[in-house]
Amino acid sequence: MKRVTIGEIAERAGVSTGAVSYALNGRPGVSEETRRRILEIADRLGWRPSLAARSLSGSRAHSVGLVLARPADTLGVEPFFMRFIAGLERELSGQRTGLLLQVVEDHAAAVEAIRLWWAERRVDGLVVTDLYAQDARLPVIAELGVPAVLAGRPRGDGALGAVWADDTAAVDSSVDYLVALGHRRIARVAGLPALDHTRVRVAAFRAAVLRHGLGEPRVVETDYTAEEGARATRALLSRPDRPTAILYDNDVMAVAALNVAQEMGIPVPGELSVLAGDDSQLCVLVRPALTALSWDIQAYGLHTARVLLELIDGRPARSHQERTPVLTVRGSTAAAPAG
Amino acid sequence: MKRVTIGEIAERAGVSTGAVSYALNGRPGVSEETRRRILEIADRLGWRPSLAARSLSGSRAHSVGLVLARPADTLGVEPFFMRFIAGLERELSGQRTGLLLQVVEDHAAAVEAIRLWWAERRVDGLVVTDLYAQDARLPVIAELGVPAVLAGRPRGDGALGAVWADDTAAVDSSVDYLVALGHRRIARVAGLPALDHTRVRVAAFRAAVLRHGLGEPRVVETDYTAEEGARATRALLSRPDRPTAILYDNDVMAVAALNVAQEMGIPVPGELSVLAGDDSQLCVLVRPALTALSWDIQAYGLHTARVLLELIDGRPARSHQERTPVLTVRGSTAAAPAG
DNA sequence: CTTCGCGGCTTAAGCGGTTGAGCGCGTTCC
DNA sequence: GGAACGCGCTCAACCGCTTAAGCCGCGAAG
Repeated sequence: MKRVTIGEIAERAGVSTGAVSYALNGRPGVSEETRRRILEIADRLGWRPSLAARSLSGSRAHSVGLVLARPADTLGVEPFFMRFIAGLERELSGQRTGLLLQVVEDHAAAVEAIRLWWAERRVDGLVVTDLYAQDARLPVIAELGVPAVLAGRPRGDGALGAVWADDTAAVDSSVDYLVALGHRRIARVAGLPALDHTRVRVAAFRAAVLRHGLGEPRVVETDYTAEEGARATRALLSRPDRPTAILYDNDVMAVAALNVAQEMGIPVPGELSVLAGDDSQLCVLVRPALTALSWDIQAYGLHTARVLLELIDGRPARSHQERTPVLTVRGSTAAAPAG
Repeated sequence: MKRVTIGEIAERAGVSTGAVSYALNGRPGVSEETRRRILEIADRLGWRPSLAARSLSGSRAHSVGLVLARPADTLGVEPFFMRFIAGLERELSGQRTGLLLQVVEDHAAAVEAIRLWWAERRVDGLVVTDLYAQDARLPVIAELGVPAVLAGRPRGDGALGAVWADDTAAVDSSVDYLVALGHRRIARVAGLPALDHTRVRVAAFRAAVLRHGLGEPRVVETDYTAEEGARATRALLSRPDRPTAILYDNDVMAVAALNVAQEMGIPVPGELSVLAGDDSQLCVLVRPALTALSWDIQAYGLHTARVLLELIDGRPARSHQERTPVLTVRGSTAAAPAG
């Protein structure tokens, strides 16, 4: 219950608290012999610096914040975040930095949380995910001067770090693959149109379709939920010139699509190839297993944390590119049906 | 960039910082008129208390910790945690309390994290999930005297809070339902045997099976992964007197079971009824949709946070029971096959 | 008319660290 | 031999807030 303070260490070592502080922080000002003695005592007593005291004088909170702005229901299904967080953690805990989490419904609440955290000096920096094309959080972050790293494409004046994957190349490779399989009518079921990466992927898809001369690109926008994924799929498959392949922006919608195809009597992959945009265990749990774009989300989190810590440390904002997601082919894609 | 401190407020209000402190904290010691004036100034200046300073004198960190001790891979699939966290958050943010998250691989690392957090005074209390029958964290929590609440059945000397659901009743109702459908050979694919709630559910299952006179209860233990779920299912279905109904401890394994049944040519629910132990969106994403035990996980999180905050506040440790999970019947269960 | 009590405020000591200034002492340099 | 220097340490201020103790003036009680 009683805390060990540097005062106690100082007493036992027969020096002042200042000396102890220098010794424990590896700064010059004490002899090697004294330092060793102090470290030994600190270790024996199990001393740990009081975060509050350290923050108060050092003005560092030793925590970073992650605000997840999504309806709780959609968060649950996405296996993405847990892996991402695990990755963040991996880097942060090594640097003795805590991760403060906030789950809110929308960006207005996120902005509130950011302001509060920063005002209270609860965090030293932020991880920003689910970037919108018009994002209410960015002006606030700029205004406050909070170190932040975007889990997404670089943005703004370079004050923020960024870690992202090349979605364009990933979409390209998907379309190329489907075209090689003989598909000519390829559609895309996209996620939230407000999201930055949705736009990038849609643009990439359009460009790829046009490049292959497949006519007017067909894209349906959704909110990422299974319901909308099913609705979009139903709409696409009800047309006389229905697509023979559909790309989905996440795996939940791709799974929903499997059910719609079944309900409409359209065999997968015989008459319809389904391609999921995220690869999670969900993809291998369903039948047919889903071909998906897969990448290392934990590494994504780890690198994000690393860039943020550097930024907090005063080093320049880096922009790190992850390895491009690669297509993991499973049972949901096949050659286009003849005719 | 420059912080507003109570010193500044005091200056403008023409009083001492002490008076400001009393006023802002709603404590007696200042006149109503002065209080109003101070509050007005604080508001105008956008003052927020420095967490560090407050923690240092008040010795409260205004955060609680959640250590998730699971391999990152299994965390991702479980939609449970995100909803649970969202529930925690709902209560915590109202009380201006932060949630510190740590994702570690095992209990040894969890114990380390707990010790560190407590030593640094980073948290005021802990939420403990995934309780083991023999849990290495509990002695440490007791030793340190950390306020903590168990997301699980009450344990120990009553110093800890607990929030749990009546798993026994839930398992009972599942078995009763299957028996009513005419099933006589019912098996259970359980989760990690080390987990407390696994034991409770297995015990409940055994008792229910014996109560109905269904012979020796058949239980297979797993680690909750899809792979082991599939393996267990395969083993059960390969026996000459294979079960006509299987209860799974989570939904991931139940989904895996669906695939195994398909691969073995056993129709679900025609010859095999499948019942999932957790209800998440996964259950409605697959075909047939899974009958599952469902309950309000967000409420679970919310109540857990509430009990913890009370405990931190010095009020007695409460033990709160959630509503018993109820069976949501979908397409994976049906009357037992004739003969 | 003194004494007491009390509301309303100030003072100052902490909380547990960090950090610049200062000080005594042995070396080195001219 | 005295000045200059650097090492190893102490001192004390400070970070922003809380809070026990004290003080002052005023009305009520004795």
